[in-house]
This record gives sequence, C-alpha cells and structure tokens, in this order.
Amino acid sequence: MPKDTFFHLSQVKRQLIENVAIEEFADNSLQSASVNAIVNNAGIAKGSFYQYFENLEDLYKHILKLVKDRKLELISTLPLPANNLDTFRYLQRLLQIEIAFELKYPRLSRVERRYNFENPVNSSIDPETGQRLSGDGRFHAFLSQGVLHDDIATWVDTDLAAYVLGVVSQWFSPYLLERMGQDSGKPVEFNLDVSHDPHVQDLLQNLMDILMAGIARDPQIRKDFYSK
Amino acid sequence: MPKDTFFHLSQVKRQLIENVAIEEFADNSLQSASVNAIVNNAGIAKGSFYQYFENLEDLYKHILKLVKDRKLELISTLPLPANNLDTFRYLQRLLQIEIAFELKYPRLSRVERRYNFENPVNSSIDPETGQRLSGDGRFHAFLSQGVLHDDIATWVDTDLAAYVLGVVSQWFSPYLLERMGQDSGKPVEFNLDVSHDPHVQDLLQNLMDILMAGIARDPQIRKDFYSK
DNA sequence: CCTCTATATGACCGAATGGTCATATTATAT
DNA sequence: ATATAATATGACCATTCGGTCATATAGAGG
Repeated sequence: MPKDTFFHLSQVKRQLIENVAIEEFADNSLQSASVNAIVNNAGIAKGSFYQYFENLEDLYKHILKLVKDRKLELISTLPLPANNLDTFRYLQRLLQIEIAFELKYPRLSRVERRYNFENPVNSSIDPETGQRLSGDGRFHAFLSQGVLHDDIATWVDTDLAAYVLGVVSQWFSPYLLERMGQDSGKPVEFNLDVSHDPHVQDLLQNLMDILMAGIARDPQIRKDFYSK
Repeated sequence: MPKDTFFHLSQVKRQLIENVAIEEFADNSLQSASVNAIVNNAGIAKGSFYQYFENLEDLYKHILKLVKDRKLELISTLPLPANNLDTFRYLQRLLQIEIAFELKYPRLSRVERRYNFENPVNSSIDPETGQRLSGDGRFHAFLSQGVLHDDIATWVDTDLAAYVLGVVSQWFSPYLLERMGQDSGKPVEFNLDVSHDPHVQDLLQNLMDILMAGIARDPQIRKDFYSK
C-alpha cells in the first residue's frame, strides 16, 4: 500500500501521478514498466517516488485497486434495472458494465486486460463444492441462475460457457470502441451514454443474439429439442 | 533476419537456442525479455549471440516465423477433410487447428498469444472493398461462405461475429488444455490425437453448439424466423 | 521571529542492461 | 604442416535500472 505521504498529497498531484502510472501500465507489464519513466513523465523527483511508494509493485497494486474502485463506482451509477432481472437481461447488464468502463476509462481497461493476461485464471476447482470455477464467478452465477430458471439449455457445459462468456466480455468492449470510432468517422466521446446510444445497443444486441441464438441459420432446431 | 552463422549451426545447437528463446518470449514481452537471460540459459557467450542475431528483436522475429512455419506444417499433417467442407465443419477445422497447435507447442502458442496481445489487430478497413476486416480474415472467409450457402443467419453482423470467433478461437485452446489436465488428473500428452480424442471432441462439440445454437433454451425461435 | 515536522530533491550507489571487440579456438583447404 | 576462414569467447563499455540518503525547502504552531 502507498505510504501516508501519498494520500496527503493534493488531489491534482495525486491524480497526476496516478494518470502517468496508468499510462505506463497500459503499455507495459509490471516487469517492463519503469520507475524512471514514471517520475520523468510526472515531473517529480526520484526520491519523491519512494516517499510515496515502497516500490513499483506498490504503485501497481494501487492502480489495480483504482480499477476495482472505479468499476464499482461506475456500476452504482448505471441505472439499476428491475429487481427481478430475467436471465438474459442480467447477462446484458454484465456486458454493459464492461462497455461503460471501457468507454469511460479506456486506458484503465487496458491495464486491467494486461493484468488478466499476465495472471490468467482460466479455471480452478472450488474447494468446497469440488466444482470447476472459470474466471471470476460472475458468469457461473449467471449460468446457474439461468439453468435454475430453465432459460439455459441443459446440454450447455456451464464451465465452458462461463469461460467463453468471460473471454468475450473482456474483449468485446475494445472492439466496440474501435468499431464505433470507425463507423462514425470521429472519436468516441468518453462520457457517451452507453445505456441508450443506439449504435452501442445495436452491436450489443447482436452479440447477445449470437450468444443466445447462435449464428447458424437452422441449428438442428434447438439441439434436438434440448436432448441430453 | 538472423545472420548466416546462425543457420550454419548444428541442428541441436540451433534448436537449443530457439527453445530457450521460446521460453523467454513465452513469459516476457519483447520489452521485458533479456539477452543476458537467453545466453545464460542457452549456455552460450554473449558475443556468440551477436554473431547469430542483429539484436533481440531479430531473434524475436525469427521465433514468430517459427510460429507461422510450425502451424502451417501442422495443418498439413491434420487429416484433410472432404473437398467440399460444409460451413460448420470448416469452422470446426479452424478450431481444431488451434487446439492441435496448443497441445503440440503450448509454449509457442503462448508466444503467439502474447504477440497478439501486444499487437492487437481488432479490425481494419479493407482498402479495396471498404469493408471491415477483423482479425486475420479466416473467420470473415468462413462467414462469407456461410452466408453464401445460406448456413449463417442473415441478421448476424459478420464483422462482429468474425471478431468474436477470432477471440474465442484464440482463447479456447489454453482453456481446453488446462481443463483436460484437471479433468483427467494427469498432464496432457503433447502428441495426443486431437482429431479423435473423445474428451477433446466433446468439449469442442459443446463449444460448436454454443456458437451455432447459442445457450438460450428457447431463443425467440430463431430470431423471429430469420427476420431482418 | 524560532521550532519542529512533513515534503521535495537530485547526486549517488551497485547491479544489470544491450552491445562491442580483440583475441582465442576450431574447421577447412592446400 | 601451414594458411585461411569461420566461429566462439568473455572482458569491457556506456547507459540505464531500482533504490538510498543527506540536504534543502515548505508549512504549521507558537
């Protein structure tokens, strides 16, 4: 954790350092990031850096906490849907959160993706239930609820599906950001209203359809009537 | 390109150096990889390294070429399916190639994924047709063929679908590798027959079904009869 | 004004980096 | 055996790295 001194700093100075660090960690892993680069870009003395942080990893962990905090903060601002979300509205919301985060904090998103790349949690065995748990559990929860509500086909391998959904949710938002820029010919405003922009909703809906209905025109009509 | 001297080396020595480099680039980006680490692990003198390569990037490009070559070589060994592949058998083959490559060269696969991460090609505009082209074009080709053969639903956004398929194909194989190891409790043999192993085929088929049919139990029956 | 504490600074350190080069060793040809 | 070319080597270099520390500056309380 950063030292007290860092938190005593004025907000502008603290945010300056944070933003410089975000830039560094967006383009570099912890291994290739450089303390010297950060102090130079932030315009502070090397000695100051070590008055604020134990070392580079200390700062890195702080930035990762920023990711977490800002995402939670952002979630709380997104319009809370009806109390009883139907299964796929819940999935849509999970994707929408990632999109909103990407649009508002593209560089922080990149830091997060880089972290996930360097520290992959493909899957692990839940010590209690003995069940496999891919990713952070959000999609397992979604799928469990879905199966319970009879919304998810029974033949779906839920762990595999959770993994695929995790991968897609992680990589869909940068695609969307770039595509929106190309489609409209102008850069995307960072504070775009994700929940209502028609272009975002169109693409998100198409992704939802692909996930829900698949891409085949005539898919063996619902896997032989949900057999197996 | 590596210097002639490198290609004059005995096969064992050349492969030793290549393998050490693959290890290095599997765990490090070009920025964080170290010449010193490589020469130490390979047991060669620093001076020798620079008799073989211009610099680290020179070696890196050589390894990337190895990725390409070995993948092509592997494709040629995979049983060539019937001349007229139906749409989804073609997709299945594309996925199978990635799986086989992952199983045979897991570290090289990692090098490739790392490269793709550092040099993302989300999408670009084809200068000729003006069409968007996500990824390397393989999945665009697949989808075009699919639409032509009336196998892909008309409402699918093909560029989005191509991107999603690219992401999934890139990340499915490491998941499969890890899961197979966990499911069976023992490490996966590197020369496992991908095309026939039942466990691989089960999981691959489930992924295919998810992509083709979606995960919803009752998806608005084929998107309102393929409307739009 | 003086005192004490918190913050800021950059010269400095040893270690590690990528890269060079004169020299030594080996292989090849005559 | 001798000469020539190809390869191997590690000491060496300038630069950069993460990290330290004595000193300087600023602020707060009196």
